[in-house]
Amino acid sequence: MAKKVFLKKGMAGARMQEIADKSKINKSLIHYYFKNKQTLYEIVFNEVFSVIAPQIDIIINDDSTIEDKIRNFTSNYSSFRQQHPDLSNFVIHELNENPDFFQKLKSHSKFPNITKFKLQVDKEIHQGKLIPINGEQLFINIISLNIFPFIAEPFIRGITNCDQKTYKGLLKVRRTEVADFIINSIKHK
Amino acid sequence: MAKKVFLKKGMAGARMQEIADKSKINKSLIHYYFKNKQTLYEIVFNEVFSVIAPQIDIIINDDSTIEDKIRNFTSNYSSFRQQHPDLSNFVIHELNENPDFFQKLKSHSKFPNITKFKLQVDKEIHQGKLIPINGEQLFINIISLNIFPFIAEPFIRGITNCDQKTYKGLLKVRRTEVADFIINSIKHK
DNA sequence: GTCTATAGCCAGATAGAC
DNA sequence: GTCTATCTGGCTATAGAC
Repeated sequence: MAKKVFLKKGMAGARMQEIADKSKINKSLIHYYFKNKQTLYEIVFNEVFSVIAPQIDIIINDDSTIEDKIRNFTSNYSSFRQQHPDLSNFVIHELNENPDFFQKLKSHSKFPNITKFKLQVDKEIHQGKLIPINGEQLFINIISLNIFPFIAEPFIRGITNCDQKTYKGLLKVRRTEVADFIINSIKHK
Repeated sequence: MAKKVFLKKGMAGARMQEIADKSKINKSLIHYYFKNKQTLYEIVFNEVFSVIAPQIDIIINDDSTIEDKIRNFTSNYSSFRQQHPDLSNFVIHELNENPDFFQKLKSHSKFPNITKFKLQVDKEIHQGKLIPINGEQLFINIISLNIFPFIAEPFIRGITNCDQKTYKGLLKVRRTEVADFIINSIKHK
């Protein structure tokens, strides 16, 4: 249950007492098993990253076309998000607090690598399937359009003056429309 | 200087002592002037929001075409971001911690309202300038593509394996390319 | 291994002299 | 208004009995 607490509150906001309570064990036992809060936190972070990494990998390392990768990622991320609502917020926020943290993850077995994706983009441009676009930029566009509406939900809901239910409706529509939006932009006219 | 500290550390991480030191006044004087941390925080939050709001307003309430609004917002936000690097991260993160906070801001004089933007989108669709698209969705796309690459910089840099300098280069290119990307998607073929 | 009690620290807030 | 000193509470971490 440490995971649950860290996801919700982050490193700074998480309380060892709350982790103990939710886990129904004594607080000092956590220290007995994990030495200290930092160690426990890093274990949780790694575990969380192991769940995120394969999601990014979908867009990178299967054999489908770029167009299908975009459609798959858009719909997959949306379902993934329903099952793990706090996950991306946690990773993005904690990495901002601790930017060098990614160094420790580089050795992670499932660490995503976008080289293959970039090569495929170049290839499909050469084949005339796509208009010229930089692979990294396309990658950034894809994750921006998919992730931001979730991690900035209160912000966007405030500005668009949406109640929770209406916003859920908007997000549902995006499950297909975001992919269309991207593909529309990178296909030849 | 309270603003500086809150922007960098957030409500949870900010220390009254640090605010006092940076402001070169005694810690107890802060309490004398502002009663407590929460009050000071809310003042800062309002002030920060007053700086953000006009940025969003550009995209909504001037007389230019949708296409120009997209180009203006993309280049404006990028410059704005250079001057206030912590601002959006702060607002988005703090609103996530405290989602009902936006209620208090609704009465804010500069609170953005996207009604006019939506009407204009509908009008330009009717005039055949744009393909059919929902105004809210377009708005979400615009801010996602512009804001996310900044607030998730450590995350994206990790995955794309970019050093800081290379990433700055990618962001610079986006100053024009993001607008092209969006417009390309919503124009008739 | 599991618990209770508490050390030790740090932060926000206040009392009270000047 | 401005300061020093201190209270109060909350948190991580550990000592030590069982």
